[in-house]
Amino acid sequence: MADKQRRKPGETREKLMNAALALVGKGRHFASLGIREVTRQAGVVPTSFYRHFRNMDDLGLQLVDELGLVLRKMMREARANVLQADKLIDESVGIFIAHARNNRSFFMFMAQGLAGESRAVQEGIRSEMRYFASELANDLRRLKLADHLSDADLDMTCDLVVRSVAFSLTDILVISPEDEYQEEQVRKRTARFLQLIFVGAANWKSHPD
Amino acid sequence: MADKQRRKPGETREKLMNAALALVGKGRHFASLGIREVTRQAGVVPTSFYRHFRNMDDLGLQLVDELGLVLRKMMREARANVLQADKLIDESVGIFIAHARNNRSFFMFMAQGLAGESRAVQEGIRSEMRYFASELANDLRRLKLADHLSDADLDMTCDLVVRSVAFSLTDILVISPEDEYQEEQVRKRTARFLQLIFVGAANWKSHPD
DNA sequence: TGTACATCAGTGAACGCGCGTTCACTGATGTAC
DNA sequence: TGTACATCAGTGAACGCGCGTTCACTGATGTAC
Repeated sequence: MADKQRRKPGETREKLMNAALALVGKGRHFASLGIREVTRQAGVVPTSFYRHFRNMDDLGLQLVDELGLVLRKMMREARANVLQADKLIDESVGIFIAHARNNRSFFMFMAQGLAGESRAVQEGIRSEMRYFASELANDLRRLKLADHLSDADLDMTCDLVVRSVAFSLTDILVISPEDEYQEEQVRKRTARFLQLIFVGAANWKSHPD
Repeated sequence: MADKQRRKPGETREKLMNAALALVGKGRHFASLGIREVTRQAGVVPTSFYRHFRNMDDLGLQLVDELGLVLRKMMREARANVLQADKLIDESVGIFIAHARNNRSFFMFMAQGLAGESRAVQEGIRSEMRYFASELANDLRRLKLADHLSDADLDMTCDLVVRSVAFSLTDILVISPEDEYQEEQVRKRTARFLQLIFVGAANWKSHPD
């Protein structure tokens, strides 16, 4: 009955990270969260915080690591589901939107972190995006979808794709999670952005000068 | 000598807004700023704050309005300087980067606000971006550069352009203001993004189905 | 297998400090007649 | 033009509260022999 002692290793740590995410999900900005606020939300005594994190920035950094796992899971799912090249864009965008809905707080944290207070978190998220873009480039190469592009141009294209999708986050996250019509609008618009980019890539002449 | 009374109308208000911007420029996130902190930075007594703003959100909203002025000034300059269509992209990106450097704090505030805590600030910035995109569309129409595109497709293209440029903010703002080499890299990359988008637009078939 | 001890992850009390906000004030500026 | 008064934008003192952080503690778990 008395929950004084530890249950399993890492349980409180997880509770604290989830508490921070929950507050972000409620519309708070990560940079404005306090230690006492997070521990309160986690149902844990303030001093517990220091058993797991040095400060809020530290917690943020560890959230970035977990964000990486979410993104990789998403990428795996996309690879498993996108079988035909002609459905590639619509399917991928659909999977992205679905993940953004199911991990709303995580993606909010990501959107916030890109222009956040902690340089380290900022760098961490940018690095996740770079990784994502390079994996996308590998996939396109493997599927022989971009043979006429130089490596640098393919990388640039994928970078732009990832950025455009990431920017769509700010669209998704302002609409209410239940508003399926608006969500569909964002899905369509994002897909058209990517189509436009790929039309550009298809007609791009590498090393034109 | 005793600076007890008002100098000119709005002077303290301006000081407070500049103080908030200065703190943002130093790397702080707007959402984490406090009233006492801002007034301290402004060299003003805390109670003065309430003479001009109801709270920090209110100050944020008024900053968005000023941001709008900065953006419009930038647009005017771009229109005056971009005389040949073939230089349009490079010139415009150059002007944007120059403004981002000269108004670093403002653009940082903008980048932060897109995923910020205040819904109203968020909406304000999104609305500035929409306005910018629609003005860009008008310009392209006027210059007869996109006659084969439907209005909706041109709007979409301009939307993507504005988003891509806005995302570049996160690139500029992480590099140090003196690092001209890195800045040049961002400039080049942003220009290539736009070229890719315009190649896409040039080969886009409106209403393909 | 049992025992002794170190480590770990939780606890509550306490600290000093900075926060947002209120209040009553003051003197300069603007306005009516 | 002068006078009386309202308004405006500044001031300093004061409030109660929540903050981050420290400390000494406790009992469960892991480890050595």
